Amino acid sequence: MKTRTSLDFPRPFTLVDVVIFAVRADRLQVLLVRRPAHESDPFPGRWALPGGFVDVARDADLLACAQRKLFEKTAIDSPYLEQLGSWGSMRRDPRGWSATHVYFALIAAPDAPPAEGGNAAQAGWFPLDALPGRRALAFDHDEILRAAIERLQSKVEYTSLPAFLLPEPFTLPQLQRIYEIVLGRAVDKSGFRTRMLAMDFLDEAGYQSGEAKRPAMGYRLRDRRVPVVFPRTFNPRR
Amino acid sequence: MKTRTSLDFPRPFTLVDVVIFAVRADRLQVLLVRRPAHESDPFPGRWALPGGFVDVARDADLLACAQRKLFEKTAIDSPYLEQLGSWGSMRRDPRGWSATHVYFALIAAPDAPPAEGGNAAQAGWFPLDALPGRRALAFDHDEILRAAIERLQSKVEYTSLPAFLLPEPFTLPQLQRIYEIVLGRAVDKSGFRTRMLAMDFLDEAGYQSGEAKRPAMGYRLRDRRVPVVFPRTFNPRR
DNA sequence: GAAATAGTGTCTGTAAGACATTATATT
DNA sequence: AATATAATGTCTTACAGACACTATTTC
Repeated sequence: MKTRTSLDFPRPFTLVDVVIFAVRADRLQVLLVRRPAHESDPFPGRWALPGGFVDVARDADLLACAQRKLFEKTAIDSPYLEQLGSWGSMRRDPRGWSATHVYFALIAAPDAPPAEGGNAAQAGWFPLDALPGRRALAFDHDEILRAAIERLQSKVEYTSLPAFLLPEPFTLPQLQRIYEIVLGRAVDKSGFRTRMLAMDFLDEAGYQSGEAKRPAMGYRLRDRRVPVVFPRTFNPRR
Repeated sequence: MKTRTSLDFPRPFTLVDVVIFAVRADRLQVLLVRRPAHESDPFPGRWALPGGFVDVARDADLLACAQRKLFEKTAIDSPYLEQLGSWGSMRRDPRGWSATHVYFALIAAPDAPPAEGGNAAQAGWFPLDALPGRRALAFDHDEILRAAIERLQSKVEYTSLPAFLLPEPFTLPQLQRIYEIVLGRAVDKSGFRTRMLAMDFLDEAGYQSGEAKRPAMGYRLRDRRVPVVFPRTFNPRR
């Protein structure tokens, strides 16, 4: 390959998609949007991850683009957002070579359904155990969603990620419940508490009444930008 | 944002860059290439990560593109390759909005310097503790390289990644040495051996003579595609 | 005071870290 | 036989998991 002196060669499409997780009704759920129904669009009427083309005029960088798309769908402006990866090939989009940069968002569960106001597209929350069937999502979004779930579940084993799925302040019993939901198994209370408090990433925020009989201590994250990494995974039992 | 019916809008450049690590002369090193010297090119003469534009005609997908660029520089065709992340913004390249998909390669140390035959660009191995100074690399490659080093060092704490830095078959003392080089600290032999063998990802490949006084058992990776994840990090001491 | 949930204490098994010891090759 | 390195064994300590127990609230 010699140096390309000219920039006049075909460019792939550049997109950003966002996998948005929340725990609602005691289940881990993901936000999907419906593709427009026009037959001229690819995958008309199919469910897809929220996202779309990078707008070179509006988006300063990929993260800003992801934040914009997330805000358009959820009206949430400061979620936990991390890069999941990118998917690009000549075949994933019938319109041509395209590459999407995928982000991964954890938000505190909104009680209301997603705001369908601003954006015309229909949106909905789907529990992970009740997703639209196999190969049901548009593009390669099935594969991307699988990767996102895998990443989330594996990181939950050894990080404080689930804390981002709760509104602050939250109690340790609440946080433990989130861990159990995402991990899909019970977690020992004593060990859980010791572990969380030993990592020293929570600030006390006063007792929280009302939730249960006895009030529990509320906590806030000391640093909402980054999760804490534990030195061991949960239940190394194999 | 309404649905874009036309595809006639500006597209960012799409690139793939590869961070290639090897252990040479008992040090972790990274492969860099020199940018062309023409003043018309961005960052002329500066060191950069190997990579470049996706070729929509030749590259079926991002991984294939990364493999092609890696092969062009090292003539190695089956390294360990994983996605590191992507960097995209309107400002990282003076030629316009661009996004690069960055891969992360671990290869067994070539004794010879990188093949400069096929490709005209000058290439060189740089020990991580003797990199060209701060903000010396082209584009945002300083930042990308930092992220790659961070990822490597953190994964080494709890995965079998360093095994990809050795040619097969390798012995446990050799593997331990690689861990120590990448981690930058000593590792206890007994614990190391127990841990590696307990994870059951190595196949015996006969005793290896010549390396030292007493021959050591040689091993091959049972699965060269994926590293093994340990249930704990090394030295949880804090 | 009964019930429910928050929070703590105790015991045990496992495994890592430190370091001593044994084993097997080369010279 | 001396030496160097491979491989294993022993001891201690830390900590997760299991589970019992105590504490504090509401009704």
